[in-house]
Amino acid sequence: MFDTVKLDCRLFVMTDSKTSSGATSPRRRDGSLRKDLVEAGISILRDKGIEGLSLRECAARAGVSHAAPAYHFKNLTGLYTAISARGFELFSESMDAKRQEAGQGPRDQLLAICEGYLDFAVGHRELFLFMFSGQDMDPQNQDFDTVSSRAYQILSETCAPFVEAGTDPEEIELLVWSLVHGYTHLAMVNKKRPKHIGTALPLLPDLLRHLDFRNRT
Amino acid sequence: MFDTVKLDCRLFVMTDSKTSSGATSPRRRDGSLRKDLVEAGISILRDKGIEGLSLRECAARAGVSHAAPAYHFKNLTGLYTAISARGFELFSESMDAKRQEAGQGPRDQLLAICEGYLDFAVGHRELFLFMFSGQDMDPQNQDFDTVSSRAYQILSETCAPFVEAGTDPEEIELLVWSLVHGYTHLAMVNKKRPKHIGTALPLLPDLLRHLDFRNRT
DNA sequence: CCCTTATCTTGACACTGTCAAGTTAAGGGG
DNA sequence: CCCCTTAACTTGACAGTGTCAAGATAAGGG
Repeated sequence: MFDTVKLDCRLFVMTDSKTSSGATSPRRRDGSLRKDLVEAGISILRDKGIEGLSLRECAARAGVSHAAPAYHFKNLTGLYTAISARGFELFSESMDAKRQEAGQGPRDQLLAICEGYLDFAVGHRELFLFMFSGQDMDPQNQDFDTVSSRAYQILSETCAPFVEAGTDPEEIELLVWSLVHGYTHLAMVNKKRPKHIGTALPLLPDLLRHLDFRNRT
Repeated sequence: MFDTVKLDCRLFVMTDSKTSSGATSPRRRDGSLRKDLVEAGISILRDKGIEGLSLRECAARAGVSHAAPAYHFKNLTGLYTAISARGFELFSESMDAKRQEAGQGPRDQLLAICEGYLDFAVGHRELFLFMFSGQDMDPQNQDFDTVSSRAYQILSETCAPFVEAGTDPEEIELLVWSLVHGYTHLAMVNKKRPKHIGTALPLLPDLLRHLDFRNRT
């Protein structure tokens, strides 16, 4: 019943839109609509999940016509890539924030980025699942490569102290990444098992304690 | 251009359908259409990915009218749940097969189910991603609970020898599951990095060697 | 022979992505 | 001042989608 009112949405957005520039109805020649559309997409993910995410719904929330997003993103894949890229920015920020709060010991730093990893997923469940859904991304979008590399760089830096000299750092990186990603992803997928999650993430540090970084052949 | 021929698909299916019962055009009173629709869905996942999976496409491949699937699955969630359930059957079979080929030592058995885990994902990439996409499943479908519990049971049995007496087995289970799931999922998501995959899965055993199952407080 | 019931089919509606064509306004050149 | 180009959209159309209501069709029982 509420859905039939959706078309009026555009009127509301003009007045209560989060963009501070007042009336956003005229055409903008900064790229601000693009950013608004991405932000709209992220809020749709939060509200209605991946199923509800569409070019037209983003357009409606941003207060523009249904085909406006296609101008900025070309097609659905373009929108997905932009949303994912924004997600990786927030993802890196979450890990960075935890890392800077933590102590300087390598173990503290490692635990910190893992907590940042999990925190981001808990705070943006649908976005996290979307980022790691295996969706095809727009290979043209270089921004996406930049921000996802940034996330990997944080992991790589933090793992470096645990890499024995002369060995491939990727093994330790993949070890840590697999463990924290698997734990986080399973927690996000299994909504039914919130036992481990929300209650101050009790098990993740316990799991990390089982990792032996030595290179025993 | 080929898409416009799609409607004729029904005629072909009647003759070359994989069901052995010859002409499948009359109504069936065994539940065989349901199974055919699930199988069609799995083949769609393989051919066109999650994007291409739809009730109507399943119907077309099974040679029935567009609304036939709704009778068996109620709605899209019902179809998704049935497909996922079938996926978990194949998943368990893959782990079981590897487990029985392997040696009887706990370490061999553990490595075997991990290989089965990865093998299934590699062989059914889109289905694997779909099963762990966090999609809402039909809570009415008890079959889904049964088959997904079976998969967890295999993991649990294989981890049991590594659980120290008096400790919660779930910690070891989650440790192993997180590592193998994270490794596998990341490999499936990052199509760009097939370096670790396809070439006889070199790194997974290496990662498992870094696990220390002792309960060191 | 008729009635019930399971198993679909047909038709409709609102929603979706995508494309083609039109519109609007800002900024530059004359 | 006018006009032209161009960026940033809007409008309209089409095929595909999920879902629902209503109809059809046969097997099996009475």
